[in-house]
Formats: sequence, C-alpha cells, structure tokens
Amino acid sequence: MDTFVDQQGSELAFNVMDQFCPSRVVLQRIGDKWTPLVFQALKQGVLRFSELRSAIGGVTPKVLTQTLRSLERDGLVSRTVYAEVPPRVEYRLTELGVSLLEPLDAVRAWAETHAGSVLTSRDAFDDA
Amino acid sequence: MDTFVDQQGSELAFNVMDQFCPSRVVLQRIGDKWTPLVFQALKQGVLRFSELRSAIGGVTPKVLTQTLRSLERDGLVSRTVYAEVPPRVEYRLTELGVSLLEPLDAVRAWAETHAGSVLTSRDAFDDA
DNA sequence: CAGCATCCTAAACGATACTG
DNA sequence: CAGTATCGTTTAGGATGCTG
Repeated sequence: MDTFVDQQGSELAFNVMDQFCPSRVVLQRIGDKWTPLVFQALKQGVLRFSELRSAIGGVTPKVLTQTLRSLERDGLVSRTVYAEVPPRVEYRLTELGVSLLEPLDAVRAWAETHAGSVLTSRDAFDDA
Repeated sequence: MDTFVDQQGSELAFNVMDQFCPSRVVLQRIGDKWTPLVFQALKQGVLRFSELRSAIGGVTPKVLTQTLRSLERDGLVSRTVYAEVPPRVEYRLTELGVSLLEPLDAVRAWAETHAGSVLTSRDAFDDA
C-alpha cells in the first residue's frame, strides 16, 4: 500500500476520503465522462482512432484526443504511431489499464442493468 | 434487460456506447465527483448530514446537498427527516444503492491501490 | 442542525474549420 | 487518417452569508 503526506505532515495510507490524497484525483480521472466508454471500446483489443470514435457514440475528435492523452499520461492506454501515409495510430490498454477493466466494466454493467429502475425512480420523484 | 428506442426508431437493449441510451446518463451520474465518496461513507450504515460532511473531506454543504438530492431522486439513497429541534436528517443506501456498492467500491479500491503507479507514470510522461 | 440563496469562477465540453 | 486550432457555451463546483 502506498502512502502520502497529508496537510498535517502525517504519513497516511492512500484514502479517497482525504481531501488531499492523490488517490482522489485518480478516482475522479477514471470516473470522468469518457474514460469508462474508452475502456469498454478497448476491451475488444486494439483500435485505431477512427474506430474508437465510431465505437463511442457522440464523442468529438477533440474530446477523444484529450481523453486518450490523459489515459496515456496515466499509463492506462498505449498509443502506437505507424509512419505510413495515410497515418495509422493504434490504441490499446496497458497492463495497468487491463487491471482497471474489470472494476469499470462492473460499473458499466450496473448502469445498463439498473438504468430502468433509476429512470422509474426519477419519474416518481419528479411527479411528487 | 431493459430496452430503449434509439434515434432510428429501433428498440435496442441498454447500451452505454449509444449516444442516446439512458444508461449512459446513469453511468455518468454514478461516476460523478462525489457519488463514489458518498457511497464509501454510507458503506458503514446510517449517517447524518453533518457526519457525511465531515466524512468526505473538502465537500461543501451546497454540493453535498445537491449530490444527496440526486441520489435520492435516482432511488439510491433514502433521506429521513426527524421532526426534532434541532433538526436531524439521516441518510442511508436503499436496496438499489446497496447493489451499486460493490462495483463502486471496486473502483475506489483500484484507485487507492494503483494511485502510486498512475502518479509515477504521470511524472515520467511530463518529463519527456 | 441542515440546509437554501446568491454570486462567481474554472473547466469541461461542443461546434466548426483547418492541416501534416 | 488523425488529429489541431479557435471559439463559444454549459455547468459543475466553490465562497459566502442567511434561515427555519
């Protein structure tokens, strides 16, 4: 288990409940708007930029690029450029990325399974 | 499995990769900035507003209220008001909320376990 | 105690157009 | 093909002060 030094100078184990713990930043990174969708797309293996773009409905090139750069920076996705014309760029999950696949996939599956219940609850709440 | 009607009028199973699928909204709701932290706090059982607030470092009352209202609306958290002076309000996970606890907890655990690796990768990327 | 009201900023996101 | 550049919008989130 890693540790960090908090505001009081104490050395503490990583804990998302601490306002200044780096793990909270990481948690929010992997829970952003597009990351779970990129992971879902890359579950099947290697994809090119345009393939990712069409796999993820509604994502613009700018935002997809930003998301992929962040994931690359965080060591979750690797980017391979082939010196061809036209250019070809391939994205795949790193080993670290693969380790995150199962947790993110569980959340995605929950969303798809229970979206109906949530929407029903939402309607009932709004009627009241 | 629930279904929804997409832009072409077809009836499809819930799928977060579809831009117009309601499950995507649900996914983004449960992956927002504070929801995973509220769940982590409520894992232990019932908490009052002020207890939640101090359990989640750095959250302001306004944002915590907003988050809790959304979770209540979505049927994930229940809110109980006691007619006392001073007022007492208790929050707890609903049955639906409990079903989401395990997936969210897995993501939280991943963040705490691998935050060190992510930060290391980030530093290396920024040096290059 | 548990919030609500108000104002404000930062940043994420999106639309469009263009390029090596 | 795989982006970048620029601009504009939206909205989450924060600071502060007040109330039943």
